[in-house]
This record gives sequence, structure tokens and C-alpha cells, in this order.
Amino acid sequence: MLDIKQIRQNPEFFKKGLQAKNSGDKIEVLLELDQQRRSIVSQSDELKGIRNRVSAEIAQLKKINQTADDKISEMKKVGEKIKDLDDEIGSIDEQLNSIMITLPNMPHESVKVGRTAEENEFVREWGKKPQYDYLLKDHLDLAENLGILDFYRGAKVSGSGFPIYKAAGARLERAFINFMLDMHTEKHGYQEIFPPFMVNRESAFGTGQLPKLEDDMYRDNTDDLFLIPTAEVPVTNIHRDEIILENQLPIHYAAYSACFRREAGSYGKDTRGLSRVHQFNKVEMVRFTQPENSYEAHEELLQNAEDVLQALNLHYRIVSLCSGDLSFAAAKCYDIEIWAPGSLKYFEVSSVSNFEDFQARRANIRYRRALDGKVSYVHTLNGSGVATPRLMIAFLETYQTDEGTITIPEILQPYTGFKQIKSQSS
RNA sequence: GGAGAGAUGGCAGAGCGGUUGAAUGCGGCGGCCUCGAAAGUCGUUUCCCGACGUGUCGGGACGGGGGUUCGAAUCCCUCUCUCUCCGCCA
Repeated sequence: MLDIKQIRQNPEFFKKGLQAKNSGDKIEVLLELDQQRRSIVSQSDELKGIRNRVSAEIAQLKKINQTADDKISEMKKVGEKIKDLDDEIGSIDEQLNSIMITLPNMPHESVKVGRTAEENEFVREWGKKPQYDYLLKDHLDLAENLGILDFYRGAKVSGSGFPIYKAAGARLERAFINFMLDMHTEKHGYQEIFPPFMVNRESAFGTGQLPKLEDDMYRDNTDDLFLIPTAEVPVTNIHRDEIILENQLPIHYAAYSACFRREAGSYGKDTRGLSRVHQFNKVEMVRFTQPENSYEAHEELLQNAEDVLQALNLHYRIVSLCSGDLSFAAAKCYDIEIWAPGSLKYFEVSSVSNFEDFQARRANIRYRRALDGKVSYVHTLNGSGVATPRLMIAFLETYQTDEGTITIPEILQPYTGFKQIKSQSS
């Protein structure tokens, strides 16, 4: 959520920001409503002041057993007027709010202005594309030959986009998750969270999924709960409606969760294999910081995600999203794209975002400054560390041998319990 | 799912129609005392909105929403959540 006060003070900045995010210009309408609202609120406040004073007088009169009928009937009229004004305020609030909740966050000044992903900025890359002296298979061929993924039966059981991981494939998936969680908790100092996989409407609103992305989430209509698209949602909402003491900041959480995405309208795009699925696993890092520290934290967060890929010796590159490609709530976002040598493509495995106070404002997450005891909004950030399906793609394709088996790098062997994946008996 | 009880400040816990933004205790902060600390003692300590010389003034908020009333933390309705007992259940 944006701050109406800031919009009031500097409308041009917000008009530019909305434009950079490819969002229509609602600022003028907003300011007009805001002006009306404040005018009516001050009228209402004035009448309430009168009512408070006279009511106190009535109480005094009653105490000494005098009649106050004239004052009472006068206040009855005032009360009706107040109610009318407050009803008007209510209806303006509704209009204001319906606009406010749809306005995206402003891009940070360091973010390049652009319309689409084509204009994203290359930041850096790590490692090199590995070279092979044999013909490479893509992850689908590998997984099928090895018997470690079963898309066909996944589709039978649930539908397309619900892969089944089998045997060494299941174990490898679990190894990824444990490996990443251990790294973030033991090496990077995150506290581990195992969150609920379903959230209520308030939580989905708090992180910015609602109202825009309602159709992209799986929903339980009976209880009005949403299956989480990312652990960001439950984990960020842990501190919804709270005031955190400054000495408890920064807060670092790392959480595994299954993630559920309907990906409405995306059919026909990347539908093969693991690149785009409805249910997947991800380890997510979430941070709460003081505003002045959030951009430093953003770079650290990116580094934490990179560490996973570096430890596994997988080549990747980093891009900084241009303004038009930023998500609704993000002020700045780095995407980490991993190289899949069998597919000859880079796949996005992590998004590392700074939301500044946008989510904090929606979810009412504040902190009390040690210096003066004042209350302000925290900054929230999160980054995938990382999502497993595309990690699996790059991993299988990178570590394939000329015989179609997979060599497990040493660092992961304690987690897999095996050193290579050969054809699994089914 | 059934029956009952409850939701008040950072926490515990009073108040149950009229100076109650809210007793009291704990915690926090500041002063005094002390070489220092503890103890003691005095003071202080919620958030939101608006207006104008940022300090004052006005308004709002006792789980959410609605109602009754001149006036609601206090009465009524409704929703949500928590606790106890019963049922069901991995």
C-alpha cells in the first residue's frame, strides 16, 4: 500500500512511478477524493467536539437533578448530522480504498525504467557454461530414462503440472531442501520456520497477492483459505499487526514450503517438464529490517541465494528487473537465472525482492525506534533460496554423464546418501 | 460438530451507561539515593486521523462490524478468535 500523505505531498513522483510500472494514472481521482474526505472529516470532528462538550454538561445537570431536555433534543439533531457525515466519509473511504489497494509499489531509483522483461538489466554472472565432449540430454529424457520423475502418473493422480518424484528423484528433491535449509540456518543466520501452507484472506492481502492475483491461487471456498504460492505469504504475515522492538531487528527467517500456483492463462508456455508446474518446493528467506538498512540487506539476501548455487557449482546469471517487469509489491528485484546445458536455456530459480514499506503498510508491521520510541513501518524483503524444480533441471542436465547417469557433487552426498543416480528399477 | 466461558495498554488484570485513554501490579524509560548495583523512592510510559508557527489544539480507537442512547470499554445484534468439557479424528 502506498502512503496517501506522501501522494498528497508529491503527486508527480507517484504519477511517474505508476507509469514506469505500466499502471494507469489514478492519482488525480485519488487526490480529489482525499480532499473531499478531509473536508468532511473536519466537519464531523467539529460536531463531535460539540457533542462531547454538551454531553458532559448534561451529565452535570443530571447529577444535580436538573432537567436537560432542551440540550438533549439539540444533541439528538447534532447526532443525526454526524451520522450523515460519517456515512459520507464511509462511502468516500470505500472509493479511496478500492483505488489504493490496486496501486503497485513505486520502483526504487536504481531500477531501470522499461516496459517488459526484454529490458531487464544484466548484473553479473557466476561460473561458466560447462563444456562436454558428449551429446547432452535435457532433464526430461534424463529423468524418464532414470525413472526418477513421473509426469504421466502425476497427471493421472492430480492433473498436469503435478509431477511425482520417485526413488532417487524423491530423495534428491529432499536433499536439495535440507541442504538449502541447513545452509541458511547454520551459515547465514536465519531462523527456521515451518509455516502453514494455507492462509486466510488478510494474509494474502498483506503481502500483495490480493486482490490482483486471486485467480492465480488455489482456493478453498468453504473456509475462504488460499494455498500459498510462496512461503513469503505466511512467513511475512507472522508479524502482521505487530509492533516489533528495534533491538529485535533485523529478523531473518528461512522456510521450506510447498508452493501452489494455478498459473491461470499460462498454458502453452513452458508446459513441458519441470519448468512450470502447479505444485513445487521452495526454500524462502524473509527479512524484516529498519528502512535505512533494507538495501544493504537486499544485496546480502541475493548473496545468500547465490551461495546455494555456488556450493553446487552451477552456472547462473543475475538480472535486475526493469520497472515494468517488477511485481506488484516490489520496489526492486533481482532474478537469478540458472543455466541448463541440456535445454540450452537459463531458468529463473530465484527472485530476490525489496518491498520497502509496501507490504508492511498493508500488513501493518511496524517497529518501535530505540532512539525516540516512535513507531514506523519496517521494510520487508524476501528471496527464494531457491525453488527446486528449475534447480532440478539445471542440476540433472549439468551433472549428467555420457551414459545418462547423474553424478552427485560431494557437498550434496551427505544429503542424498548416494554418489550417483543410475536407472531406477520400477 | 454440541455445550459453556472469555477477548481491555508491551504483559498480567480491574472497570460493566456520564472528567476512564482507561485503576492496580509487572515490565520499560528518567531522576534521587549509592563508590557502583540491588532494594527503596519520585516521576514518566498507547496508537491512528486532521488543523495550524512540530508544539499545541480537535477528533477517533477497550477483538472486527452494526445497533440502542444526548452520551457506550460498559446494553443489544452479528462475525472472528481463544479457553474448558463432550463428540470426531492423523
